Amino acid sequence: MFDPVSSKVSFPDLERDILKFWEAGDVFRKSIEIRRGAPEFVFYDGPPFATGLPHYGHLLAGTIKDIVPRYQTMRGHYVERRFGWDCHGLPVEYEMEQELKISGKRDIEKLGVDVFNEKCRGIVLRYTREWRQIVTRMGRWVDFDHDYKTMDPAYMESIWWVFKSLWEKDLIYEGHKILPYCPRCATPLSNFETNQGYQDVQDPAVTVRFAVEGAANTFILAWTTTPWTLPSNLALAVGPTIRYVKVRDAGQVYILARDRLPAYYPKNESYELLEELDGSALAGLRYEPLFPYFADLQAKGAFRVLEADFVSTEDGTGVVHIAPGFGEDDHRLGQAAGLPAVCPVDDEGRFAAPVADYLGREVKETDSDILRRLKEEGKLVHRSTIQHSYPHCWRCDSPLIYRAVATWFVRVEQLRDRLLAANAKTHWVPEHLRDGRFGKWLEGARDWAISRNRYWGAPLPVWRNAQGERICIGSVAELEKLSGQKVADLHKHFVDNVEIPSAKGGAPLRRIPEVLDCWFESGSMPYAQSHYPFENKAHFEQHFPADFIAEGLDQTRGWFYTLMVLSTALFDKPTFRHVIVNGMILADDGRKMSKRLKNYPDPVYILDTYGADALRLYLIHSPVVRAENLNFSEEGVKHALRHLLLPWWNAYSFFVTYARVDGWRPGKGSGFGGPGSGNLLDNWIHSSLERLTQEVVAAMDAYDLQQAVRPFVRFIEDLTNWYIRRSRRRFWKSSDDADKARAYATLYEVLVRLCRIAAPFVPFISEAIYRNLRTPDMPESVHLCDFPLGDGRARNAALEDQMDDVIRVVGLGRQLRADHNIKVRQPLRGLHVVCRDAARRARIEALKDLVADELNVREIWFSGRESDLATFLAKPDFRRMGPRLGPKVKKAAQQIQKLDSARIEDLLDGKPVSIEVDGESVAIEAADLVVERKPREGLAVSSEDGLIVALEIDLTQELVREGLAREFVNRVQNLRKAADLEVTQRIRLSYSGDEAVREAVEAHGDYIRGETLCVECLFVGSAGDVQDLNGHPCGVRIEPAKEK
RNA sequence: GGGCGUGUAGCUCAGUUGGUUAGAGCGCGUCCCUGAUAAGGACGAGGUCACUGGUUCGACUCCAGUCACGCCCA
Repeated sequence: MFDPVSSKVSFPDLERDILKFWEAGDVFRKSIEIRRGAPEFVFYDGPPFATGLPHYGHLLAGTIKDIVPRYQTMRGHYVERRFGWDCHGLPVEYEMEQELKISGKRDIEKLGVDVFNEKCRGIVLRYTREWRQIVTRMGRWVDFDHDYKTMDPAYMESIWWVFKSLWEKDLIYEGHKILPYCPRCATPLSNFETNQGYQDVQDPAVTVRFAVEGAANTFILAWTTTPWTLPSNLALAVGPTIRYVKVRDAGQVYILARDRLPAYYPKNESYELLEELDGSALAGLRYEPLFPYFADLQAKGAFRVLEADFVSTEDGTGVVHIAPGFGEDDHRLGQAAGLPAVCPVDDEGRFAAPVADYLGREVKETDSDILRRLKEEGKLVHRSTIQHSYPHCWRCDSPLIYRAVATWFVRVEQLRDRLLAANAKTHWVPEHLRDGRFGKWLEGARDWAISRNRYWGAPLPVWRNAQGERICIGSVAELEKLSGQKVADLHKHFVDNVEIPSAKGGAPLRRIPEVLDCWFESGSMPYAQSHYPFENKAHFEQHFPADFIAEGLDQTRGWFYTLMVLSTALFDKPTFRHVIVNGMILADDGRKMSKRLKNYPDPVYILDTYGADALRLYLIHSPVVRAENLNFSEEGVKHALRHLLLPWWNAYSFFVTYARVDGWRPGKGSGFGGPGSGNLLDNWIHSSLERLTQEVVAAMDAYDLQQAVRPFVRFIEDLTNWYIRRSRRRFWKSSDDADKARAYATLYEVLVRLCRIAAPFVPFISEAIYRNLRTPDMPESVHLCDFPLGDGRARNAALEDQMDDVIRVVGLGRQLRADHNIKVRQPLRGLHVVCRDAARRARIEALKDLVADELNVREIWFSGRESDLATFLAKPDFRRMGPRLGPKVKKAAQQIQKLDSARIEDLLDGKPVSIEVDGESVAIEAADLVVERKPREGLAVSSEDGLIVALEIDLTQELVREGLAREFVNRVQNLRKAADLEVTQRIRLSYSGDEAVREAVEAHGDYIRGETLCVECLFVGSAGDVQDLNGHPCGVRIEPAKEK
């Protein structure tokens, strides 16, 4: 016997019970174990930082990462799911700095890198318990006990292996990168930090002149806001398509962009225009160095005019001063021109050799001295100040400088074609990302800067000495062997103390100070989580690449990219075959979710109020699983609950209620009957379930979660608002035991199978229902079942069409009742159903009783004579006639619309009709037209899609009396419900009313007693509150009867 | 400035290979139904399918451009 089920259920409570069951029964582990030896489905989990608590984005990604593995498990695969943690990197260091109330490299080094790093180690995992709790509460099955952490020694050793593999393939080099740099903190800043510190400041804006070689008194004008970079000038840049002018002014010739003339000559008359030319014509001009420090670089091609596409004429002179050591564009241009990135500035932001005149002075402070000198030398043309937004250090407020910083790179540019080839083998949801955003990013990929001048991260395994000896280390054993020291931990504060004796008798080799970008670490996850290649070699080879990963759109330049770069560099393979990319979750108002603004509900509140299943369903049903944004709305969660989960639950509760009443239990003979056997409704819901199965499988196999969830809406609708609604009496007071058994068996099978289909999406409710419905020979959890693959033979499209027609007829009938203001409780004499297609008509007729019952009519008459009830209007079927008639289709349409009803009926009867178009005769047949039925005026007639329905709305005395009886039953049932009586409880009733009421009740006494389980029905003077029964007063009182 | 995406009812979103009356849910109004339902049904109001141009007999759909928003890059 099934456990009783309340229709009033608290899903959050239910979910907590299921969590306990999973935990106690170790069900997650079992779900994996039972698939051991089966083909594997490989999933990689991207590691989150655990420095904060999970937000909706994590919950969403977690849900996707749960649904697909659950589905694949049920499809018979062995699916390992290991959680991972991203432990290293700046976010952790910041948090630690704040906690220690220190700031910057010097403070850290003063404190001691060992102390600092160990403190970082201590806080990295501080929220993991909360993460585990909330991830588990969401219903996600993932292995936290065998998680991977990027700070584990084994993980870090694999990173070294990755690094050394790239090193050996000559994919690593040391170069320079222009970074925002804080002179006071003596550290480069990340983009993220830089963006925090923009301030409006005043800076000098100066125009200087560069003397062109070989042309007396001719100067190129260039403009800059950082005079201190002028000593390091190595080139000038012009835009190749920008127009430049040569003007004569007081005996000197100046070159600048035409569009900038008004800025320098506002009065327009004090110069003489000599020549106008494209920037490309200036390229190659040589000029004299402004300062002597790097004059010798002239031999290497310095001090020339170069073309560059980044030059604009928005400010300055349209000529850009190029100092390759101090600007990103400058650096790239310099590199292309073979110029060195000279950077005569030390770590503290002070001038260094060879800038002898300003040696040891902070660069920004020298601006005025430099300008004074330029003025004295006649090289300064114009001087003003500019107010602009300039980055400052978020810690110490000093203005940042951009300067070259020694950085290690991966040669991604060289890998580009191979990256694109690997990417071509992947499948993205949504598809456009593969060749769009991600593909374009790969096409434009630059070399990847992988080193950071920081502390808490995997150290770059490079040792070297001043004599130029360099060794890249790829394993702990290698380091121990070369150094002769034991190495217990690979963090900076351990390995920096390890020296490697020089093989050539030079100084001992020491490690370079940098640590790796944490993206390099997470990108190494496929190898490092298994400690490949030091362990698990075979295991790794079977688990690479992944079948599936899922992360947010922000990972396009993050994890997706670094995974792909490393797997391509190492193995020339993509890292994953399928990837689902989710969009951002925003607040209700379309703005970012903000803790400060509190513009979104706490996830815990949502889980406690509506449950995880409702949240999962809401998220997955939305376009956010296709990388589009979602404005999170509590209403949406509620909606998922009310329209999907509750109706489903109530269908189940209905079933259990009556199964308990009847003592029904699933036996050997349960399950669906064969196709075509038994009740049409049963066969129909079976077919609908097949359709659901097929659609879900197709969508899931395409990794389209939104499409996978959508068919449930339709199915739940079919099940509750048609199948159960129309089958109710079969459970309740069927006199046909075989039919009743059939109904139970069908609904049971539907509910059990629905659990299996829904299990990956809503794991809790499907488990709860399954647990109550299962028989002892079935697995203890729905998640240990196989996913139903469907049986194409059970699908019956003809039957689905048939039921569609029936539902349509009922809809038309209801519409007519509404139009004529006749409630459904009022029985009517009959309904005419007219359909020209005899076969279709017959199929509706097969369900005549159902229609009659639903519409409360005594009789239904079927006919094919449409013209009795309607006239015809026709339009061309453009899909057919368009291609045939081409430009003439419009005129034909006019002719066709003029066809009278009789001609159209001839066509429908198969008689050929032709029309004249431009003097040409065009033969048309019925299939060329779209025919509409227009109900004749004055009749209760309605029509849709070839079906015409007419209602007999005249009431006889007898019908009125029966209507009253039904109203009476309705009042009694309301009282039963209000009294919360068991459905099987018998009652005694007494009533009062006028003569019409009494006649009706007496005439239909048997019916009333049968419907209301009433054993005694007494007419009394007064009984309860007087209610209105179609205009007649009536009072009713009930009490439970003792006898059963 | 560049790349990618999005723009359909008050709100959230569907919309098949181009076919002439663009749909659903929520919300609103009217009516109905209810012994599974926290519900459900019918009808109604509400649309220049962002805009402009093009291709076509025919464009929400294809093409070009513009605008707005989002994300990423600069």
